[in-house]
Amino acid sequence: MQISTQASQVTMSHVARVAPQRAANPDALDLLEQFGTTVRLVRDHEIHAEDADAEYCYRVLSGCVRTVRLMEDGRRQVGEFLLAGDLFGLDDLGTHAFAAEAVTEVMLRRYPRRMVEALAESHPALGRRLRELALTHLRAAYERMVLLGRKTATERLASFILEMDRRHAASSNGMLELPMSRTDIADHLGLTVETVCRVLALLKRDGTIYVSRSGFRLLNRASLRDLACEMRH
Amino acid sequence: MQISTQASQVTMSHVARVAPQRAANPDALDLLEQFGTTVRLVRDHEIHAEDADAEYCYRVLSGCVRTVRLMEDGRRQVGEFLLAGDLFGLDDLGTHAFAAEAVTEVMLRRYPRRMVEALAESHPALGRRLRELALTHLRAAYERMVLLGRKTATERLASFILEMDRRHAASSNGMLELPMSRTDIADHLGLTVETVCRVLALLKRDGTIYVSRSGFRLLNRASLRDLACEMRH
DNA sequence: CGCAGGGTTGATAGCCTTCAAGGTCTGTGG
DNA sequence: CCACAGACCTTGAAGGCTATCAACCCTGCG
Repeated sequence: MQISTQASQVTMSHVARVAPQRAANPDALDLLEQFGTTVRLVRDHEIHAEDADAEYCYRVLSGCVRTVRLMEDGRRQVGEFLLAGDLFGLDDLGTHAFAAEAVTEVMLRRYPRRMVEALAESHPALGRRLRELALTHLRAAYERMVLLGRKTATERLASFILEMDRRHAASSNGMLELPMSRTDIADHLGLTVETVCRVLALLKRDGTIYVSRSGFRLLNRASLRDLACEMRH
Repeated sequence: MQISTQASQVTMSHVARVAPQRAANPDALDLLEQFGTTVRLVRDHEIHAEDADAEYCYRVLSGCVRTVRLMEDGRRQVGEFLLAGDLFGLDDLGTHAFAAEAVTEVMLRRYPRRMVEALAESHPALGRRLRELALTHLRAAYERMVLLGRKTATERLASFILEMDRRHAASSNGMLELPMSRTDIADHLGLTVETVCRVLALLKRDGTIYVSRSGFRLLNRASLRDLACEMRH
C-alpha cells in the first residue's frame, strides 16, 4: 500500500468544506474531523474496490478521484468524479457499489465509517446532514440518468463541461482545468474516446469552447447551455 | 383534481410494508402512519409535477406509479416504476426532480413532508431509516447508470425483467404481470418502443421468456441472467 | 533519442432509431 | 350483440449516430 499516512494534525482551516458555509454556522460534518486521517495517494491508486466492505469514507482535499464499475468484458462506467471538497464512500450501505481510484495524485481525509455512524447516532444534526448529502447525490444521479438515457453525444459533452465548470470553483484565469483523461470522460458519459474527441473538435470549430489537452475555456456559455438541453441552471 | 380522499381509517394491517420485517421489530416508517391519508387516482393522473414543491411523499398501496422527466422537445425519461409497498417523493430536497404519474389506477397513502421531517427530528430511528432508504435508492440509481451508459438493448431488457421479477413478489402462477406500456419501458431503459418490441420478440423466439401483452413468464432464468450482464444477484 | 501512452482523425460497420404500415385488443355506443 | 374507434403493439425498410478498427500525431519521460 503506497499510502503515506501523516499524523492527524490537520486543523480545520486546512480542510475544504463540502459546501461553503458561514464560519458562524459550522457544518455538522466538522464533527468528523477529529477522527480523520490524511493520506496521500499516487495517480491511479485504488482507494477501495468494488464490493469492498465500506470501512471508510473520504473527503478529497486536493486532486481528483473517480468511482468505477467494471463489467466482465471490460466495459467500464465511471460513476462520478470527485473534486476538492467532495465526500465519497458515504453512499453505500454495507459494501461499495463502485471502486474508487485516484485520477491524479490526491490528498484525502479518511474517516472510519463506524465512527461516522456512531457520531450520527449521538448528533442528530450530523444524521440530518448525511441524509441531505445522500439526497443531493440522488438528485445528481437522476439528472445523469436523463443524460445517459436520452441525450446525444454533443448534449452529454455540453452538460459535462457545464457541470464541471459549475463545480470547479477555482478556475484560474477562466481556464477550466480537467485532470481526467478523454477515456475517463467517455466512460462517464457512456461514449467512446473517439466520440468524445470528435465532439470536442466540433465544439472547438464552432467557437463554443477552446480545447487544449488538459483543459477547456468556455467561450460561449449561452451556446453550451442550449446544447446541454437543461431547463434549470 | 380527481382525488377521492378517504377518511384516515386505514389500520396498519392494510398497509404494505416497505421491506417485510418481523412483526416483533416494527419499521420506523410506521410512525408516519397516523398522519397518512389514503387517496385513489385514476390511470395517467399526475400525482405531482416536475419542480413542484415537495409537499407530500407517498407509499403505493396498490397499482403502479412512474416518475417522469420531460425534455423540451418531447424526449422522456422514466426515472423509476413504483409498485405496491414502495415509497416515493422522499428523494427530493425542496422540489421534486421528476413528475410522478399513475400508470394504472392506484391507491396511495399520502404523508405531509413537513410532518415526516418533524418526526425524523424527534425519532432518531426514523431519521436513520430515511437515510437507509435514500442509500438504497442511490445504489439502484448507480446500477441504472451502468445499464443506461454501457448495456445493449438486449441486456437492458433482460436486466429490467429480472429486476421486476425480483420486486414483484406477488407473481400469481409464475406469470410476471407488468402494468406499464412498452413506451414506458422504452423511456425507462433509454430505448424506443420499436426496439423494446423487437428485443422482446427475440427473447421469445429464443425461448427465454414467454411474452403476452400484459406480462411475461420467465422460462429460462439462467439465460436471462447471462444476458443481463450482472455479477451479483 | 526512442518509446509508451494518450489524443486525434479517417473509414467502415453496426446497433438502434426513425418512418411507415398493418395488426390486435379494449371499451363504447348503437 | 356487434361494429367501430382509438390506443397500443408489432414488424419491415431505410437512415443516422455512434462504435469499431486503424493509422498517425503529440508529448513526456527514461
